[in-house]
Amino acid sequence: MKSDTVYKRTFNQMLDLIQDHPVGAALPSETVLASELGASRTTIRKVIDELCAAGLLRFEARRRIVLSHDCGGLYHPVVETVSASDRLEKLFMEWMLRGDAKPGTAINEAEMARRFGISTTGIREFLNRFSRFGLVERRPGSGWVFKGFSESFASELFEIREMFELRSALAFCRLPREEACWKKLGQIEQEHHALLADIETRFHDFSDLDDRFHRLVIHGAPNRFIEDFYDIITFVFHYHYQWNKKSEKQRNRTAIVEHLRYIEALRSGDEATVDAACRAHLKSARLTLFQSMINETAPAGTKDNGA
Amino acid sequence: MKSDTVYKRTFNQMLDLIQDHPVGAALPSETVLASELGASRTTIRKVIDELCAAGLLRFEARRRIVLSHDCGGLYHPVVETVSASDRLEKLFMEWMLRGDAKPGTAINEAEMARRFGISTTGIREFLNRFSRFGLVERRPGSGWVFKGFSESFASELFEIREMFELRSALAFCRLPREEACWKKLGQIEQEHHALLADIETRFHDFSDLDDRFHRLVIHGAPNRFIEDFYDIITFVFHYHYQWNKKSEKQRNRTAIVEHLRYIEALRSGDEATVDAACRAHLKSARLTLFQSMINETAPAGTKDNGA
DNA sequence: TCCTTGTTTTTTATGGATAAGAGACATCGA
DNA sequence: TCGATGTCTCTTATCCATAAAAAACAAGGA
Repeated sequence: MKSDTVYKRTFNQMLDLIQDHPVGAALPSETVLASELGASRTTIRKVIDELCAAGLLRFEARRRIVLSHDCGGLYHPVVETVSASDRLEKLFMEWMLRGDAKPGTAINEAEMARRFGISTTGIREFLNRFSRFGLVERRPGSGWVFKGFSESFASELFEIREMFELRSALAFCRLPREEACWKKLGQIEQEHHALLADIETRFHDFSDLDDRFHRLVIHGAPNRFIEDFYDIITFVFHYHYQWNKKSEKQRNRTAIVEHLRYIEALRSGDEATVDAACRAHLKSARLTLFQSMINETAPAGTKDNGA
Repeated sequence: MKSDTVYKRTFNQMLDLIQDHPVGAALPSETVLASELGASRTTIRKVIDELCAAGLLRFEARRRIVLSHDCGGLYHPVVETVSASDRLEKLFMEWMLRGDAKPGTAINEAEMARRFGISTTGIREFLNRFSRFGLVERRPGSGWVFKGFSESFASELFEIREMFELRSALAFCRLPREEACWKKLGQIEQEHHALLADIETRFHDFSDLDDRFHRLVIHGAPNRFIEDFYDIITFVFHYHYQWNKKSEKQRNRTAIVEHLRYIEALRSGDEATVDAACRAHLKSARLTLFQSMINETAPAGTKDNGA
């Protein structure tokens, strides 16, 4: 049976929304709510019904009037708002990054299902989707092998990343200046300046900006395989640095500065400059990643020597 | 319920095997049979039981004696020997390459399940696995978009292929001559010569050789992402040229000659030569593919102009 | 004539069931 | 002792069921 995580998440969001409105005010129409909260009208209506029953809203003359802000214990626990597959992803990465699994370990679906408390169907789907990240591999015959978040993984990842990014950066700087992406680049550059000025408090915002910057560069000369590959990068960085917060602020500050040089290089239109700035940034990103792997996450056995 | 395709396939293979043995001779042990036919002993035993019941074999004193070659109508139909997922893959590719689906079409799981007569779970698994080929894409929200085997697909594919192969070829020619791969290269070279000599009759054997050659080159400096990507190439070529047999012999002959030059270049160790030979081969492969796309498969509407 | 809301239909997420197939263990004859 | 066969257990492929969500449709009021 499908779980009702969407409902619960939407319910919580709606509680937030109610508190943003003064008592007596009206909430937007169902359609608007649906698109704002990212759910279907069906779900929105269910939530509204529930909230009316709880006495927080009143439905009158096509308007949903806020009756009270008293949402004390109404919030649904956050765990219940994430879908089974997202939960599994998180559990799995946690398990992996904590180093519970040595590279080379065979895992089978049935066992995983037991370990993570998720149906085998769910496990199987997850492994299938996940295998593109190169961290697990289906073994001919049966079962899966766990490849580990190892140094060889990271270095193979970076080798590709460098090829792709260099290619994209050069292609980008050759684009005619009228192209929309130059304008977007300007905006992103502004965001970098803004973030840098405020780095002390807002350094967490960097990873999103980083992602948008690199994706913009890459998208200048679109290639679905390159863009798909960037999903892997995003994913890996997301989890790795979630487990590994050491010197995050400093790390991000450095990266911002490198990005700004990189952007400047792109503007210059000079390919040698672009090449140099891009390489410099990637080299430093790689180094940072490796250092954080060696110092923190990887207990003995998590490092391998390539295959 | 799991289908018994393994059993049926094994049964058919065993019939072949029986006919290879004179009446009165004994088949190998269960263990040996299992490993030779690529199935588990469980399956082998089931097949043997069945064949004994059919009077083709007799089990006496630990030996399986062939009693007769009379396997007339015993073969299971070939369709019943392929697993649901393989069947789906084939159906889907057929549907796609025949041009029944215009690029950009949204497909949903339920509809596909109906169209192909396979459970939605099966469809979903297929789409998940298949999405890495870049021909379908999960749409945020729900459903899938069919991207089409278009020119832009092929050209994006080749762009990556060229990057990867060039990198691998250069890495390969730098490998010390003692490495095992040089020996393997020699063997593969021989196979090329042999095939070329016999091209009139054996030209179908090229695609397998082609695959092994490129994978050998690539594997010289292993990178899981590159090797994974080569799966896509293999897959695409496999299906495309299955639908498109035009001038296959000529095409393969040309490729063999190019490979031989490429191999020679690798041996020379001179990077410029390698670079040139590799590029030449890829350029010609690309051209061939494009021509065959334009001339045969793609009806109007199958070509797009990139996204 | 549109936006809103009420209602119905379709699709998707997720767990469960089950026979097929794989693998592990036990036994036995040379 | 060791490979072969017999037996038992566990895993996987595959379909089905069902509630949740999404989408499509219908009707009503400014």
